[in-house]
Amino acid sequence: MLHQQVVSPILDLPKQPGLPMRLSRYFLPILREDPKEAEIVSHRLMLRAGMIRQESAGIYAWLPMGYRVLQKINAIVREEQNRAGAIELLMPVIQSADLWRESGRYDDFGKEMLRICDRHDRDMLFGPTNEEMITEIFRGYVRSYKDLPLNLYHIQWKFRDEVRPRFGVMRSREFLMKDAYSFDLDVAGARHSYNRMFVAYLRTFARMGLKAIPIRADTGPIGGDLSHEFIILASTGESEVFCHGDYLAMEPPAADIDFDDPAQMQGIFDDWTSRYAATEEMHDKAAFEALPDNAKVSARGIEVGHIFFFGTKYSQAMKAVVSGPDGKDIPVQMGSYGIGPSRLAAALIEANHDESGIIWPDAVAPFHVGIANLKTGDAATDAACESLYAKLEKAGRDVLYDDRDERPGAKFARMDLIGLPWQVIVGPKGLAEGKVEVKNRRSGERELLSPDEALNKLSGT
RNA sequence: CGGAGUGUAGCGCAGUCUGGUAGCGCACCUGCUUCGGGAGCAGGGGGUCGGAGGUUCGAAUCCUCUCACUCCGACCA
Repeated sequence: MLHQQVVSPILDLPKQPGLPMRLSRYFLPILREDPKEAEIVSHRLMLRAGMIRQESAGIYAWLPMGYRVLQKINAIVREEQNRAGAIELLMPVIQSADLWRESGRYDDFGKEMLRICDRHDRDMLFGPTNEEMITEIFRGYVRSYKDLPLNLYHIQWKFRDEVRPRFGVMRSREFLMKDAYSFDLDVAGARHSYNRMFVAYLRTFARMGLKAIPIRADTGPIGGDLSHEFIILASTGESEVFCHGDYLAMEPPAADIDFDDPAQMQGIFDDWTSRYAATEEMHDKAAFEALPDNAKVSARGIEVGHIFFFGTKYSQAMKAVVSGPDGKDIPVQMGSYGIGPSRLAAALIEANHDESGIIWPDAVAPFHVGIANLKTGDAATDAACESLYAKLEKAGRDVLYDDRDERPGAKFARMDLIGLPWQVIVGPKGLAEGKVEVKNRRSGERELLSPDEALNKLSGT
């Protein structure tokens, strides 16, 4: 029996040694017809491509294909958080009501908070966010200004009892969130922490192939003074966005920037916030109209990240203080920074699809390459596929091998639907001439190459 | 939370008005023929019709209650 390593979305996706990912032995329950309840394209495609299954209103199981995407997203989020100096931990899903009474949010949150009672009649809740808990952890250990700055994050399931969940995992009740929390001695330090996360977010979304536009936002129930939403443009987005066209051409900050350099971070922040960008609620028609005509972009957008600086809102209420250089207690300056990986999975599809299905950007694709064996059982095609599979895996590519005994048409349609970036089509006709066909899912371009050439092209150098 | 709907096989649906013992397409299983863009023929398996009560000789169908889900609006990572 093959023991697959159990991996939670909170952990890295390790390279799993084991049997090849043969479709005949995999679990990829695709749907041929559109499920009637799915209104938007990402929801439809996630159901059809066997990524998710609805278990209750706004609650989904992540099937293997969807789970892989989620893990790829998490890996990028995690890398960029770490790069920016944030430190990963893991807080529980279930929280005590007392913690929320301290901050005063137990009542504020209202019906959106799922409340439960344990056997001892203690009030508990399913965490919608973790400001209270992280503040409680912080104050339990940190006493001195010398231990600042500090930025802690986790990737954990959250629950918000939405009045009307919809659009699949785009607006679900249970959702995965990366939430980071920064602690600083003073406002200037906190501002730097905010900028670091701002820059990390620019890089995170860019790495997934998304154009994310930072938009100054309302602070809402989290509270505070400064806040930005990161919105990606997609025709099926929920909200209307107005912005300067420059944003579509801007390059994300490079990997080798110095996150510890306040001036550099502030410079990037200034650059990315100097142009007009607003959602419907904050839209300033006059300012937008003043832009040159060719710079006016109005489009639909999906919020995939939201960052807040809220000062001492929680540290004061919950007495998270450190001793300053003068020995006096100072409430710490805090910020929080959220990204929704589960929503991102859907947003990525909204931004990357066509009539045939999903078109995964390489960085988040569940598999990089799909090998379609057009004639299983034929010694030559079987051998060519096995060989390609082994070599691509060795080259570090994630490969899905379609070894099912089906007609070519069905295989093509399924490959297009699940949207792997590259398809290698191996059939007797091509092999007779020593060729396989390499197809790029996005461009539709096909090339006849020898297996070695195909291997070279797809090895990712 | 207001409004509108829908629950019949894994998925998509018909049957409900007008009660008579459940059907179609896809999927699945078997066989043969096929095989480079979702094959054809033949055969086969699978449903206590969301649940509970009631009316009736008889209920998927009529009545009452209930549960779940979806859509539109207000609200939101």
